[in-house]
Amino acid sequence: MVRAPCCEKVGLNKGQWTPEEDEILVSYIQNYGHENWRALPKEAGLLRCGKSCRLRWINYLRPGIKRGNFTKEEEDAIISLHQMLGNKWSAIAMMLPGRTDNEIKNVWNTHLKKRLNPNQILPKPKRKMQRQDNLNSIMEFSSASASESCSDFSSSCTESSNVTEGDSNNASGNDGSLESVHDHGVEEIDESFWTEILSMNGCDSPLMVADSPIEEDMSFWLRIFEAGELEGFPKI
DNA sequence: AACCGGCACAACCGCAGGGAA
DNA sequence: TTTCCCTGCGGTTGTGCCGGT
Repeated sequence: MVRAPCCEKVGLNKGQWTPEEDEILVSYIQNYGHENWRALPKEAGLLRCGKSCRLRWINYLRPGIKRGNFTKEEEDAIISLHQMLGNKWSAIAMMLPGRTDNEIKNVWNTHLKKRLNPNQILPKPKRKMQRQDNLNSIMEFSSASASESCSDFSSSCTESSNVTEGDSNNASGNDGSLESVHDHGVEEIDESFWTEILSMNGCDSPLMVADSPIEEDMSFWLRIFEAGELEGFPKI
């Protein structure tokens, strides 16, 4: 099957995005959403490929993106998740709110990989691996965790995976309104997610939902990993 | 000061999955 | 069922920065 090119390559800008381009993209998405990435740059007046716009938005301009250095907890979580999932950066990113798959991939390739012995690095997964497998891995992982002490928490994480997946669908699907992305951006989704978890668990200690649930998230995963509580997964 | 190599990060490329026609 | 289109993902590349010489 011959695939159509993703866009008209001729005359399109490549390379670094300028602040002006960023502003145009953000402004357009705020007003009209991103129902159709392919059509977006033309309608917004950007000389960019739709894929480029999508990548720029997801990895850099989207609300809720955490910039800056990774914390030790985040790095440890990436290592642990990578041991389970391999190079499933999107799946790993699901577990690290505010971090993008590209960012995680970069961090891994630049320095986290070096922390491990070469024989610990998983072989590259087959590209044929279906995307659903990512979710299944997380689902299974969450289910396994659910049998342990933090069952409600983990099952909520399963929901989180679904929510995230659903969110990505929303990005190209539903009403095209930016509201779900912008007004209820990543941080806010996670916020409600964590709030829900707390209410479900009946936790008495406020988990700093507004500040950073991520550290607690990391701590949870680390506890699971370090305790070797996951059957079939190597203990750290 | 100039050069060089390594590093970090942003962005691109090509493929695969999923849905619509 | 097949074909086509769009989106998302993972691998790779390009580029700027920084430290060492």
